[in-house]
Amino acid sequence: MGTQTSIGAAQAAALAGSLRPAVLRLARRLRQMHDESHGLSHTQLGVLGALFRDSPMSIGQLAAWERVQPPSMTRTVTDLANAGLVTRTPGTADRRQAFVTITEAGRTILRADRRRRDAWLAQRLAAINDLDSVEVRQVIKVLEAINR
Amino acid sequence: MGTQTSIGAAQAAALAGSLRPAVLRLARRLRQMHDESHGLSHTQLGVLGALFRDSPMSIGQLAAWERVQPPSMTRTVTDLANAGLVTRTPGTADRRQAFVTITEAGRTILRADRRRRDAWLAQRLAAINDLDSVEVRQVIKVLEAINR
DNA sequence: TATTGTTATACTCTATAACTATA
DNA sequence: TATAGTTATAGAGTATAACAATA
Repeated sequence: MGTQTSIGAAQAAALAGSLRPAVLRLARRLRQMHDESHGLSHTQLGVLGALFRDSPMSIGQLAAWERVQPPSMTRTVTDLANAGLVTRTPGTADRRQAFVTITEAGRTILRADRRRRDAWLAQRLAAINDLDSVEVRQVIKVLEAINR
Repeated sequence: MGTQTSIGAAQAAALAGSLRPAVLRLARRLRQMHDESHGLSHTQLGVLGALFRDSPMSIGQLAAWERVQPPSMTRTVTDLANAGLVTRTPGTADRRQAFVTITEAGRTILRADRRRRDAWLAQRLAAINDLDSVEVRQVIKVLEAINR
């Protein structure tokens, strides 16, 4: 698997033109699969996801991660806190900072939402003929390499 | 390339859990690469892209493609028309319909935006060691199969 | 003074409801 | 009556500007 050289610049440009719309379209579908029942926006889910991986995080860290401005993150976190999905605690060393931690209720909701989106994608994967798991792993490997 | 059977449900579920975040993260990066200078929103670019592939399209067709409601598409098209990037012409057979066509100015702007985003992705692709073009084509093939 | 976060306010994008004009 | 699109209006979500608390 790919023991040769890297691909050339011209080839890369041509392939990018095909890869980009395929990724964007699939992402749009995945976004739309998000569970309406819990009433969480995409950004709120993104923040929960970040906190699931790494809690606590400050408002500023979360804003940088989601690429929104601090006032927007203040509001997002306030909404999540009102819903009981995160808690806000002032920093000890630097008391200007506000650290946000995901609650068990937040973890539960996030897991459910992920399960739902995974189910849709899994059903798609299983429905494709002439596709083996080695190929899918290959796809994941390439996408993760691009993301780095 | 995938001459065996389809993958099983359990395998598909496990793979989906890895594939989903990889796709969403890459899509976020690609979205943020969009050129701010022309002042077009993501939906406006999506409409231009659809019309680039297939002009003319009716308001209803465009709304279904972008998965927004017709009133939203009316406004998006109005903005694009005011910017001179599309033209709106009434249908001949059914005069209720409004058909939208991309202009040459629209094509020019879209090409520039795509070039910019492709350049970023192409640079990423070219930078990955031990990756050949066959593998990237494989990735595109799988993503397009999922999208269908 | 600089930084972290918040409050106040406005703008963009999208949605629903009601309407116009065709069919 | 039904359909394609529009207009009117409201609701998210985000941004900038000004401010408070802390460093």
